[in-house]
Amino acid sequence: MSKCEQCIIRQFNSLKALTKEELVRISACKTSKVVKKGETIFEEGESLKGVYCVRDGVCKLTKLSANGKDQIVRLVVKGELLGQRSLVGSDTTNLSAVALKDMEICFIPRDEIINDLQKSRDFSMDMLQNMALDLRESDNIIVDMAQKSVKQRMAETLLHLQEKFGEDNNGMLDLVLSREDYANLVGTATESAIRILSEFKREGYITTSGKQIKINNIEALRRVE
Amino acid sequence: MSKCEQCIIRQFNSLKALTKEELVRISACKTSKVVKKGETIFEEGESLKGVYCVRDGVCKLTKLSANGKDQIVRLVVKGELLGQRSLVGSDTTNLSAVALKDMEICFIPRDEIINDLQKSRDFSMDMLQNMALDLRESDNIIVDMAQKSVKQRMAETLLHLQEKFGEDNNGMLDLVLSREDYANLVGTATESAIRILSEFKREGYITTSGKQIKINNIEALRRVE
DNA sequence: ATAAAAATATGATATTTGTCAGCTTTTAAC
DNA sequence: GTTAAAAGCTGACAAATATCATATTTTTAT
Repeated sequence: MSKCEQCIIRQFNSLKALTKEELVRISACKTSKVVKKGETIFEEGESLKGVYCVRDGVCKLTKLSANGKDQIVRLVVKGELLGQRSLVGSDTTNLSAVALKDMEICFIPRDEIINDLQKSRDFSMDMLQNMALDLRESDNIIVDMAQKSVKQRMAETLLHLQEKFGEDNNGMLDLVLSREDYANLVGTATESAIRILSEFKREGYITTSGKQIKINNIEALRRVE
Repeated sequence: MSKCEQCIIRQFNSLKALTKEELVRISACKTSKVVKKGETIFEEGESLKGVYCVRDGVCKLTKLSANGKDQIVRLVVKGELLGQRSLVGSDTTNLSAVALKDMEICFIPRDEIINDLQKSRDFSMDMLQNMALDLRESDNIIVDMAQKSVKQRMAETLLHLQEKFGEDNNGMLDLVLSREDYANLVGTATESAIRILSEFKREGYITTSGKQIKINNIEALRRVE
């Protein structure tokens, strides 16, 4: 099993703030796991016993709403920590995590890392900064959800994904989502999501090939109202 | 000017984690201010130079959306800290703060408290916990905005305000908001907010007297779809 | 006290979005 | 490769919500 203190991934999250000694100790108690696309990492209501470090892949954090639809609240990508809040409070998690690509994740038990959080100033400051950013991001999403049209949200979602995941060799968005996932990200009915993507296609803003999407006209998407 | 170390308000926020010595020092550099209802404390895009401790009153945190409407993202009440994130990052604030009642607030300069944040484990842990709770709350709001009807959101808003602010002697909700503020909380047009409140009134769920609202039927509001 | 301004209220209508039904394409299983 | 299941797509319609117009009430300024 690979060693945390040699793992390059930690540079991308709060674990970078830990010393070599702390990492060695964590490395000894962590467990690695492969999660296949579509598999669930944890479920809303579970009490998390630690935090995951995402070595590879992407997952969605979703919450089931009263009408039976999942809303995707955030995407967690390679390099990021998953379930950070379990280190802070003792509440059960309010979100489910489901892999969108095959993933490789390391699980660090709460008990092993909680002391580092409390003792390492750098570590806790970094977590604080991440949470502040997440919070800012969430505020923005709330405003968008409340004030923008579904079409606008879809356009922004595409641009956002393009920025976060980039393109593959063929210029396709380097994250493949089902239409249902798009709907759950945007907060609309699946049919509406499909309709809007079809419209963007008709207008030439995007091209699709199966589930894959290529963005052709960023400016036009930015102008969508 | 009153002294932080004797101020009962600090019990309600992260400042409770500071020692008497730290509080004495902060007390020496803080400034108190009275803010009248409707006045702005800070504006979206400003760079905050510190954090406010709310001694009395309530304010709304809003963000202007592209269509020119303000969305209310959160309410900050007596006892809470305002602008916490300014302590963490160096970004400008993404929200505006406007008083909903006359307020009494204390301003603590960033430079004076930032060391405490980095040195006091209890203080930073408490901030971390608060942010984690805010984040959970924000996630819930995102889901509600995306998946629930305007009527449902209005019903929940009323229940939420009732819980957070309670009632006055006459059983009226102890926070007076304009119809526009209700609309901006719920994320809808002012006319729609008014219409729905009228409907709730017609159904007997609430009674109104000018801007004041009294909740008569909690169960019915919970059942709204 | 009065006039002007702002907030509240409501109807009519347009627009957006959701729902349901049915059809086609893609994917997965055997 | 064939078949069943799932996902994608589209049209028709219904429901929710926004917008515009206008009336009424309340608040504010003088």
